[in-house]
Amino acid sequence: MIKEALEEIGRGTAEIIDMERIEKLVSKYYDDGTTYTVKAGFDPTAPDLHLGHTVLLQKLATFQKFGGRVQFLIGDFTAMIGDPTGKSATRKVLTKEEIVHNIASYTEQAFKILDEKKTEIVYNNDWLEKLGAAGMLQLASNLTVARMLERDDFSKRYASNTPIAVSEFMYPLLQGYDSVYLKSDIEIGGTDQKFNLLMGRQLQKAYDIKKQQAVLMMPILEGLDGIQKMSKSLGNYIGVTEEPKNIYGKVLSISDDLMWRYYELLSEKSLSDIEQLKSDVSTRTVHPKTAKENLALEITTRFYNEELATLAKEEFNSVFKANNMPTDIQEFEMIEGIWICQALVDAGLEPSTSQSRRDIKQNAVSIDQKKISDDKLNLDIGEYILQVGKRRFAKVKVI
RNA sequence: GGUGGGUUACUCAAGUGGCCAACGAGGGCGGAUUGUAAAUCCGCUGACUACGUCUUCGAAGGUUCGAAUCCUUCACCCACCA
Repeated sequence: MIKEALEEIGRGTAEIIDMERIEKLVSKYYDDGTTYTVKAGFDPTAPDLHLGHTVLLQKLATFQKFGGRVQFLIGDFTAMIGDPTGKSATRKVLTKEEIVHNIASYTEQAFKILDEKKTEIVYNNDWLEKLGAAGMLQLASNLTVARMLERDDFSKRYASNTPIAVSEFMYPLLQGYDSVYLKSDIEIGGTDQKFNLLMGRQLQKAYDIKKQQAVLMMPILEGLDGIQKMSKSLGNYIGVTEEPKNIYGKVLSISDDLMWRYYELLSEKSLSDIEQLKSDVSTRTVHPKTAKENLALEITTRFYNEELATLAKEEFNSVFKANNMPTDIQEFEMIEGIWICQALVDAGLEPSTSQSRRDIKQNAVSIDQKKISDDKLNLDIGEYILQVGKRRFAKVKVI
C-alpha cells in the first residue's frame, strides 16, 4: 500500500530531494492517520491555467490521496516582483479587485483537479506585508550575492547583459520565507523552481523551525511546438477553460514524440499501460493517430465530461477530415454592397483589408465553399458563409 | 558621478544620407500534400477600395532637395571606472 503510494508520488518527477522525509510522512499517515502539508505556489497574474500548470496540480492531487493537505499558496505579494524568468523585470502592480477576480477563476479551475476539502488557500501578502523592512533585511542576510548569482536564470542574464532588478533577488528569499511561515513539509514546483524550492529548505533551517521541507520537482511541460515550455505568452498552450473542441484539436496537433511526453505527465494511465501502448505503436498494432486521439479524449474528458469530449472528437473529424463546416459559426449582419475585404475584417476573420487581399490572392478565401479570386468583389443581399483558410468561418447576412 | 557602447517590425537581427516598407532567421498565416491543426515543399507576412498614397526604425526637435542612417536634447539599457 505504501509502496504503491510512493510509486504514484514518484511518477514523472524530475527530481526529488529528501525522499526519505516523504517516505516517513506517508508511512506515518498509514500508521496513525497523521497528515502533512504540501505547499505549491501560484502566481495570480495569469488567471488562465493551462496544461503545464495541471502537471503540478495532478501531483498535488496525488498527495491528497495519500494524506497530504495542500497549501495552495497565492503569491499576491511576490507577484509584485515577478519571478526572475528573464521576461520582464518588474510587473505592474495588480489591484485588489484584479487579484480577487483572478484568484476566483484560478481556484475554480484548480478544483477541477484538486480535492477542495483537502486544500487550504493561503495568501503570502498576509505575512510578507507584516515582515517590514527590518524583517526583510534579516531575511536578506541569509544569502550572499555570489550564491544568488549561481542561480541559472541570473547567471545567464548577467552573462548576456540582460538587466536584473535588485528586487528580483528578493523573490527566492520571499518564496523561501513562505515555507518558513507555513512550516511546510513538502513543496513541489517545476524544475525551473529548484533554486527557490531549496531556498525554502535553507531558510527553514536558518529560522530553526525544526523541520526542512522535502522538495519534489516536476519537469516543465513542453508546449504545442514541442520545444519551448508551455506558456501563455508564447501562445503554445492548451488552456483548461478552452472549449472542448479546442482542447481536443490542440492535443491532436502535437507531434508524435511529444505525445508520449504528454502521456507520461498528463494521462491517468499507469506507466505500464503506456509502455504497452508505446510498443503497440512501434509494432504498428496501434496507429499513432489512434493513440493520440485517445489522449486527446482523456484530457478533454478531464475538464468536461465524456459526452462533450466525444462530441468534440466528432466535430473535429467532421470539420478537418471530411472538410465539413463547424456547427457553431458566428453570425454578422452587414450592409448591401459591402466590399469583401471589409466584410472579412468586420467578421473578425482578418486583421486588415490588406491581409484580406493577400489571402484572396493566395486562394485562401471562399464564399459558400467556393474559392474566390476577385478581391474587388462586393456582396449583394443574401446570406453567405465566409471562410478563410481551413478553420476560420463566419456567417454573414447582407441586408 | 565619469567614459564608452546600445535602443530597428511579433521575437532575434542586418542596414551608417537616396537603390528602404527596410536583408536574413524564428514565429505566425495561407496553398499543396497527409494520419491530424504532425512532418515536408512552396508562397505571404505595415496600413489604405491600392500598379498609387500614407505611417513606421526609443522620444522630441534640427540639418538636407532627400534621413533608420548626420546633429541636439531627453528617456531607458549595458560595460568599465569611482
